[in-house]
Amino acid sequence: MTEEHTVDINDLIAVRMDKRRRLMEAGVPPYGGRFERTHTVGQVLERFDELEGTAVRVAGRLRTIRRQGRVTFMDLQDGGRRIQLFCRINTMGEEAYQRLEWLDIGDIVGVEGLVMRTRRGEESVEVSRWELLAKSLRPLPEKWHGLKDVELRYRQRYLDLIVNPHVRDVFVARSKTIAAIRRFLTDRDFLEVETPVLHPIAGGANARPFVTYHNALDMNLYMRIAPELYLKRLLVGGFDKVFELGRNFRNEGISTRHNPEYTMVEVYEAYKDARDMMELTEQLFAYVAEQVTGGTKIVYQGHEIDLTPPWERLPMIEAVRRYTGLDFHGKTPEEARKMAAEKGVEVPQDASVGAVVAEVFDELVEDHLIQPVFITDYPVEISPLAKRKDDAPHLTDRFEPYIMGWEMANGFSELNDPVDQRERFERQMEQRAKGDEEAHMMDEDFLRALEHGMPPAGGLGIGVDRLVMLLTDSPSIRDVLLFPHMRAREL
RNA sequence: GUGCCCGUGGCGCAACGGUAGCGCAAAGGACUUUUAAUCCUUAGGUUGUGGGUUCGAAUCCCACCGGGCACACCA
Repeated sequence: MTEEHTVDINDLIAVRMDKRRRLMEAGVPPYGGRFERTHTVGQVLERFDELEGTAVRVAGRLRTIRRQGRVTFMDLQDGGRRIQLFCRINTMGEEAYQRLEWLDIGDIVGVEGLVMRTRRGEESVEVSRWELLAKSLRPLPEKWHGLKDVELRYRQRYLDLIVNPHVRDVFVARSKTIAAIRRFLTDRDFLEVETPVLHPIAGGANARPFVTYHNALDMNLYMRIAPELYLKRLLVGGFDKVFELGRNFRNEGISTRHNPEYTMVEVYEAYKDARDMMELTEQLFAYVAEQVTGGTKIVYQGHEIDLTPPWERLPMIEAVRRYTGLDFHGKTPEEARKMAAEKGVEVPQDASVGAVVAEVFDELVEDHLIQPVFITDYPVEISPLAKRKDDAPHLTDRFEPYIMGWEMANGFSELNDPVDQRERFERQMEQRAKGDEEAHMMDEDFLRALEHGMPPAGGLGIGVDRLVMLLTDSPSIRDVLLFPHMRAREL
């Protein structure tokens, strides 16, 4: 910003600074302290009939001021609700009334007065006394059109929250979603645990990690890309039902569906398998949707989506056949690569059948999966932590539920054979050697844990942000993150 | 990272080659039941930054900064 640019806003601030000074001179502290409220604005509105005629003390931010000589109307906003303040000179006295002159839109005030209805029927508080709790020195965005500039909305989310009521609702829904997930799991006797966020080896997912450095230990640490390998160590340790709800960090591109840090819940249950986890998943989604939206049928961007269990189970190879007509059953890698090429899907020269199917699925099938469906039977090459299917060792007992074409979660029967796991890691290391920076790293410490014996278990990871997007009909992940990642910028 | 689009007073918008206008907010005034209050008056912008083309640039061109979307990347 140029200096000229700041002169104007400084003029507006100067006016308010002057009011602040005059308030102080008049003995009105511009930044009050404790204010004992009898009700929130929402409570007054909800219990208006019983409260009418009684005195209340409410507090909040002034959103509008309509001065009309010896009477002034203001709208007080608190908790997303608004009530009108009705100020009359002969109710509050000349001195207090005159001092209203120094109030501005945006100021936070506490008032005392009688609950009443104006002649036009507007629910109001007729103010007898008021105090200033915080003087606002900067102007609020426009009262009617709100704040539209997306960049400002993200960078100054507090303004967005003050002036755009729907935004507040989204974050309340987010909070309810997280609370519902936690309740669903703890009600089923899952133990909530916290595992390290700083990892010596970033494992549990295919992703590029953020690297940081520990001074005292003189070592690099990675921000976790998944808690998976630590949670499985807990299965070894005898915690049969655990979950962790928290942040993962991936050093990758940003999009409407990706933020560098995002919230995930991972769940593990011993002596279960992928089938059980699919049931748990659909039950959890239905429960959360019910808790947050009141039902299991929701509308996302004009699509009606029915989350009511059970959801269809569809092996990946069948999904590919259904949506592309390509049947990869019993094909050789050469044949498979040729089939993909004919559909315009590029695959590496040495791609296995499984890799080809996965690629075709990603390119041509995902977008069709609007209603909830579990895609199952993932190729072993792309599932290094999942158990093989007994009757088809090239496939794993893994699933991903798709909704709106997005991967909403990922789950599988956990691989608990340490010998097979070591071979899978070695395969991943080969991929790394070929330049795949997202391939898994060898984790000897994790293998040692497996060698002690991990009970068979089902595991599940859910992308919480995408779930919130779905439940709040938000088109971008930034709409459900209070402070989405932004490039640094000078004020 | 690539492509397309966007950046005008605090906020929401207009002007799209002729030298910047409106609404809200702000300041002064009138008004004791308004509610996008109303009415009168006033102030506020070298149009993201830096170059260029032109007699003349908010407008056209280039670069940079910031943002959005799509693609890529990515569970």
